[in-house]
Amino acid sequence: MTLKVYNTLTRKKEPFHPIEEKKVRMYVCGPTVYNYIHIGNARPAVVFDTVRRYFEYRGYIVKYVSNFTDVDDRLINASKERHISVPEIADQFIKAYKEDTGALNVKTATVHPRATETMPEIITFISKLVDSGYAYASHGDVYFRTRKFKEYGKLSHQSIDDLKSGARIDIGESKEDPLDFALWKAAKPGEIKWASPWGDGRPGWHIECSAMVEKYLGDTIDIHAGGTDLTFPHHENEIAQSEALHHKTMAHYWLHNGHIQINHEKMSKSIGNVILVHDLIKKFDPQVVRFFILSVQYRHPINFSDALLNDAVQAFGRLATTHYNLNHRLSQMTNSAGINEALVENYRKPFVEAMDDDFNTANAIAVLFDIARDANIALQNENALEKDLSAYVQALTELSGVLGLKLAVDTDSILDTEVDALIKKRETARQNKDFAVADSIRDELKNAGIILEDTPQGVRWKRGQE
RNA sequence: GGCGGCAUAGCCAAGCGGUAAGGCACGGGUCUGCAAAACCCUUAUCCCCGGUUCGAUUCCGGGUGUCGCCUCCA
Repeated sequence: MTLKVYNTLTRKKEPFHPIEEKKVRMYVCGPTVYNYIHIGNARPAVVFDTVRRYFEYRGYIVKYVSNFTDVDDRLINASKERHISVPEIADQFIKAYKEDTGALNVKTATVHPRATETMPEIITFISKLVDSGYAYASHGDVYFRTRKFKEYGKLSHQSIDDLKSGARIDIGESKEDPLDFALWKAAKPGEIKWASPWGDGRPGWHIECSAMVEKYLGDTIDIHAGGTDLTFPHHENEIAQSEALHHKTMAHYWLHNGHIQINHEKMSKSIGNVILVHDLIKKFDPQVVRFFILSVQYRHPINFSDALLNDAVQAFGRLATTHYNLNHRLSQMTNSAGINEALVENYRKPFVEAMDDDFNTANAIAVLFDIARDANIALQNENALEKDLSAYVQALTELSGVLGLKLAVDTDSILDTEVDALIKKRETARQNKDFAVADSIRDELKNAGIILEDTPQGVRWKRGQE
């Protein structure tokens, strides 16, 4: 079986061939850290984390680099408004980013470079472009000579002349051509700045990624990824910079995730419908948020709403419940029967097939539900074999783990002994057919957020609403 | 204007040449002291019109609708 990935460069699904056998070098454009991340930032984080986990599951060693843009106009503006320094703001939101993505079970990148920590490489990169004639200094700024890069537009599939109409020159800029873009920006009075051959200033947006890719992953990498909006101009410009300098392909595969929409329209600050992960995970289990994001193929748009999330709560809960119920049953067994490996393999196969098809997580999740259904059928059988039940647990845990989903039912409680005592009391009442007492105990626990379920194998309990 | 995505049951969403996965919700049933959990059953002329084909949701052409990129917005 071969893994196929959709490549924006060719607009086709292509078999994945790594540069080095069983190794993947990937770069994912990270956030500008001037605020808490929104769910639009969370999607690429979750999606490409899943891509990474899948590669690892398939035996690849993945070097995963994702940057923090920690200096730009928005950070500078935030700095002015809040009267604290740019680095302080960046530190605050990098910390928040790690907390939020951590909650979503996103693994830490192999390297998480910051633009401001890559300054020497950025300046060297620009210098070389200037030396080779691909860039020029102008009044303290440095611009890339876009028309000199003949393949410009190959990623976004636009001819350079079509792009020209959309290009513009801001006040104060002095470009040779409207299509040229900034590599270095001269500092305005009072702004954060770094010394350079062209005067004090800071890097343009695109150059940091080119410099970081080169520094941490090399001239040519396997996968470069980000949100679909980054295709143009960001990634187009990265290609221009890097390939003009190295005369080598920057990345073999370009992956772009679709956007998140609110009520079928773009999420944006101006519309005022931005949802921060920081807030969302107060209302919904982060695992459910991750599950919801992965329930749709990553290139398609996802519409977000509380109603949709609530459906996901139910769906994900089904998986978690099955997992829990399996473990409840197994806890009463010998723990020595081994695992029915053939049964696990029955689910691994379709799962891998789904993921091999451009990371079709929707189909992969369908496999999880197949496991749940089969496991639940098995659980109804009082003579179910332990090795089969163990296989269901294994399949569920292993495959949901590849998607970065933790199936857990909340049973943590300091009230364990108290709950136990009440459950025992209720069991006695039930044996005596004193159902009024039994039901009142059940109601009492329910009001305390503990749900009791009677099964042939004894009482199960979990935390939850109603 | 240039480039692109999407249009599948009440809702979400796969499939991409051989008469429609999965989930949520609804209804009916089974199990249960009653519940819960679970299982079973039920629910789709695949936006429209042409074309190619023995056969199209799936390919091609044309519509319509919708979302997006072309503004440092993931």
